[in-house]
Amino acid sequence: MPSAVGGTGRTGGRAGRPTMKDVAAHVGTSIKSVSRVLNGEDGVSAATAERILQAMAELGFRRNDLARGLRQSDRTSTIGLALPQAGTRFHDSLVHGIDEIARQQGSFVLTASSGTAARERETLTALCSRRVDGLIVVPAGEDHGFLRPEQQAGVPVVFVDRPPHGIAADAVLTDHAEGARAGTAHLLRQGHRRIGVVGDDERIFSVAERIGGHRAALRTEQVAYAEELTRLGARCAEEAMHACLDLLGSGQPPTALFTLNNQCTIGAVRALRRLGLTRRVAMVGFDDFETADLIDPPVTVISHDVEEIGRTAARLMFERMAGHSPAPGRTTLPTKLIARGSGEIPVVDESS
Amino acid sequence: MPSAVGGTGRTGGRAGRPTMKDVAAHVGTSIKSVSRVLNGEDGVSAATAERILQAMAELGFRRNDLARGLRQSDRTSTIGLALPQAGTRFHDSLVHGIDEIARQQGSFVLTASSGTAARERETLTALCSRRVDGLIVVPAGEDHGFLRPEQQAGVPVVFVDRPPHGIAADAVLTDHAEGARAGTAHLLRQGHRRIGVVGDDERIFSVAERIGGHRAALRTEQVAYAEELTRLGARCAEEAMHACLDLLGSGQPPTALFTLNNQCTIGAVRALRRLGLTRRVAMVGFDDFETADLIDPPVTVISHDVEEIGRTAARLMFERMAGHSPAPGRTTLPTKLIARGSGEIPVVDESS
DNA sequence: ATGAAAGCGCTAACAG
DNA sequence: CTGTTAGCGCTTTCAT
Repeated sequence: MPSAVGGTGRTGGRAGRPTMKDVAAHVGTSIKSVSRVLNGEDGVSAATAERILQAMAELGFRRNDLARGLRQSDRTSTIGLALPQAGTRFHDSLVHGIDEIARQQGSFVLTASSGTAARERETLTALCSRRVDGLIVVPAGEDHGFLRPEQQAGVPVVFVDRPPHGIAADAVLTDHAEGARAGTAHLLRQGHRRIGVVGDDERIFSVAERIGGHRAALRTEQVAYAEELTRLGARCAEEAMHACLDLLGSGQPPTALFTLNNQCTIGAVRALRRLGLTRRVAMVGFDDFETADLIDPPVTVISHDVEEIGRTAARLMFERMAGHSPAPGRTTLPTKLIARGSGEIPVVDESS
Repeated sequence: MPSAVGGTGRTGGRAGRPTMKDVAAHVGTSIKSVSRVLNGEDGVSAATAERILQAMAELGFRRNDLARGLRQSDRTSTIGLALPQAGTRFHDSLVHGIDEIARQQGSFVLTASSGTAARERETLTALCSRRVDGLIVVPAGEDHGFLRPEQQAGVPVVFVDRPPHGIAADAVLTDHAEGARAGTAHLLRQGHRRIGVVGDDERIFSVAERIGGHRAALRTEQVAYAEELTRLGARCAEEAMHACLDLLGSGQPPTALFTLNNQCTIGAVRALRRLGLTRRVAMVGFDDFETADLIDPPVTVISHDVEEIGRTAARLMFERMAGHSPAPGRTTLPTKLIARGSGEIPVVDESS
C-alpha cells in the first residue's frame, strides 16, 4: 500500500484529473458531502460546503459526467446530431433550431459528421456508443435498420430531410414536391414550355420528389416532359455548370432552367454567365442562399425554413423521450417561392 | 427477488439496453468472454465466439463506451470542437480539416455550438465533463483561464483564429495583418486614397489585426488614416450595409471599401447596389465566399485556407496528446489575394 | 480456453 | 447534518 493518501494517491498534481474522492480527502470529509454540494442537495453545513467549493476550485475539479450517467438511469442529457458533409447553409440553421429546443430541455447537442454513406453507420454507431439520449439524423446512406436496437432501447431517432429506410421512425421533411410544382408553375406562367432540369442523383429522396413535383406541374398545363432537357447526377456546382453548358448548347435549348438544389443553381448561374444568357434564360432554383439577391438577375428560389425543421425534429425527439409513442410519422413543412427576378424573365419569342 | 434471469432482469426486451452481462447470460458464458470477443483478444474458442457474436446481433447489443472509458485510463478517443455560431463557410471547412486528421488518429470529433461569449464557458465545461481527450476552440469569449485545469489534467487545448487569454496554449491563426496589408496595398495601387473600412467590433482579435495591417499599408504609402472613413461594430450583413450607406452618403465619400469579413462584404455589396455605385467604388473583402465570382463586379477577396487551419490545429493537438510538450506557440498561416474585378476599379478622377 | 473479483468515478439507498 | 455501502457497464488482474 504505497502512500495511499488521497485515494488515487495524487501527489504531483500533474497527471490525471482530481476526483470527488480527492476533493473529499483535501477537505477531510466524505465523498458523499462533495456529491451533495455538487448537486445542490441539502444536508451539508454552510461551512463545510464552502470549504468543499474552495477545494474544488483549488484542485480544478470537474465532475465526470460519464461516470454520473452510468449510475443515473443511463441518461446523459446529450443528444446526437449526424450531418453529412453538405457545404450549404443547411447545417448552421439546422443546428441552431435543434440547439434552441435542446437547451430548453436541458440537453446538450453534439454534432458529428457522417460524411459519405459508407462512413455513416460507423459515425452513428460511435454516437450511440457514447450513449446519447436521442438521435437526429440527416441521412447519407440507404439503410438505417441497424438503428433499431437503439430505438428499442428507448433512444428516439428522428430523420430529417429524407425518410428512413429499414426502420420505422419519425421524419421531418420539406414539401419538395409541392415546392417544385410551384416553381415550375411559376415558369410556365411566364410562357416557358421548354424547361431544363438540373439536379443531383435521382436516387436521393429529395431529388426524386422535386422531379415528381416538376412533372406534375407540367401535366397540369399539359406540357410534355422532355427527357432530353433533364440532366441529373450533378453532385456539385462544377458538375452542374457543365450539365447546363451542355443543355444550353444543344440544338433545341431550354428557355428556362429549374435547378434542384443550391449547388446546381450556382452552377447554372456560372453557365449562363459564360454563355451571356443571364437575361434571356429564366431560372428558378430550389433552396435559398445568402447572396441570391446579389446576383444579376437576382435569383428566384423555392425556400424552406431550415431552422424550423430543426426545431420540429428536436421537439419530436423530446416528446418521444418523454414517453409519447404514437406511430412514427412524417411531418412535412411547406416551402415558399421568393420571386427575385431570374424566374420572371418571359419566354423569348421564337418566331422573331 | 422477482425473476432474476439475465442479471438486469431484462424480460420485455423493451426498456434499457442489453449489456455484456445480458449477452453472456444469453449464451451461457461469462462476461469476460464477451469482452474478449468484442476486443478481438484471443482466448475464446471459435465456437463460443460465434455464439457470442450471434447473441450480440440478436439482442442489438452496443458496447457502452462511456463505461469502457471509465475503466480504461480515462481515454475516450473523442476530441471536442467548440464553434461560435458563425454563419459562414468557416465551419464546414474547419470541421473537414479536423475530421481528416482525427480519423487518421482513430479519434472521433464531436462539435458543440458555443454561441455567444456568455454561453461559451458552459459549453466548454460540458464538453470537458464528457471527458474529451482534447479540445479545439474557436473562441467566442474573452477569458479562457477556466480551461487550465483541463490542460493540467493532460487534455490539450488548441485555439483557432484567435489567441487565448488567461491561459498558455497553442493557437493556429491566419496572418490577418499581412492579408489586410496586401488588400489595402492593392487598392492603393489603383490610386485610391480614401478607403472606407467596415468591420465587426475592434475588440475581436482578427478585426484588430486586420485594421492594423490596413494602417500599416497606408503608412507605407504615406497616406493618412482617416478615422471618419472607418465604421466598426457591424455584426451582420444588415448592419454592415447600413454602415456603408452612411459612409457612402457622407460629404467626402470613400472611393474604395475594405471590408473586414464576408458578412461585411455582402452588406457592402448591397449598399453599393442600392446607390448604383457598384462599378464606381472599388472593394476588397477579407474572407472568400462561394458566390464571390457571380456578383457584378466579381468580388476581390483576401482568402485563407480554412481546411488547412483545421488540419494544423488537429495535428498540434494530437502531438501534445502523444506527449510532445514544447512551449505553447502560435502558428500563423498565410492568406492569398484573389483579384476578381471589384478591387481593380481605378479611382474616379475627382477633378471631372 | 475460461472465469471471479476488484475497481474506474459517481450517485442511490440506507444508515447513523 | 454526515457517512457507509452497493452498484452502474466495462476492463484489468489474477486464478483456474
